[in-house]
Amino acid sequence: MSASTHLADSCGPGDVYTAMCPCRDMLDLLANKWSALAIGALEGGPQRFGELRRQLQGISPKVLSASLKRLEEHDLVTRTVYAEVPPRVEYALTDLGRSAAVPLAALRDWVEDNVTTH
Amino acid sequence: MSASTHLADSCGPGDVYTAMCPCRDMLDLLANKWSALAIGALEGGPQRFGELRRQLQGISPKVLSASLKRLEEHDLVTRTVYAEVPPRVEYALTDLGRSAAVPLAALRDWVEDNVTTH
DNA sequence: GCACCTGGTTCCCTAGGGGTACTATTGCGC
DNA sequence: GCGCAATAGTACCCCTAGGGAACCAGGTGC
Repeated sequence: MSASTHLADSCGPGDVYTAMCPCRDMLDLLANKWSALAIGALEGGPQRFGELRRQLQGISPKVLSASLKRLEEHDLVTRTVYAEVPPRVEYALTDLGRSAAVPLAALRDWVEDNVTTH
Repeated sequence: MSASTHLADSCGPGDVYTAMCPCRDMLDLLANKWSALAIGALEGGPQRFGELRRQLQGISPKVLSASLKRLEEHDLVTRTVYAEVPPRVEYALTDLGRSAAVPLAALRDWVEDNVTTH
């Protein structure tokens, strides 16, 4: 069924196992350490760049910037710049992002529950 | 594991947001395109190397081999070699792997549900 | 003038991803 | 006996993504 699928109309019902299905890109984006953590950090409300950087311990500003840019391009987060004196930029989840946050939270929870060394 | 046991104390009950928590490694492993697909492919039962390679469209043998090795090291899959004439190697989920497959399936399903509409 | 805050960007280096070609083994058709 | 096909990788290469440190703009308080 999948092998005979026409590729023109984006693999029909969406199949992450099909190489050129656009949902493969989305999986690649979400199935990523920093994306999963960033989206989780934004679940509690909008956050500034520096706040995210402190929360996502160990991330470098370059990688955080790139991750947020990619999330923004896929309409999972919004970026709002406030023209204030110390520059202020807030990142927030979109509706799509809030929806994606659910399975990602389940994944983070599973990890935390199954690695506790006690 | 034993060497990192004392680290668990520094992040208490397991916190993926803490950089040196061992669960960060597990998140890095699971929050990965190929891991998520491979574990999903194994949910239906043991699979041979070639079967996985065909299911995970677009993966190269090298990357599949490395991914499976990493999953095996983390006790998520087992690797069984049968001394047969055309070599046969079967990969299967462990109990831990089957447990991890649940949130990963939720993630894949979310992706397939939210990218179809174009 | 000077340090300081913020939200990045730039440079450099390395590790891993990714593709292709190649291997060992042995049964099978010829 | 000879070559070929099938399997499960590995060896070799390139190239990008990830990671660290330094740096920048530009306004503000001291």
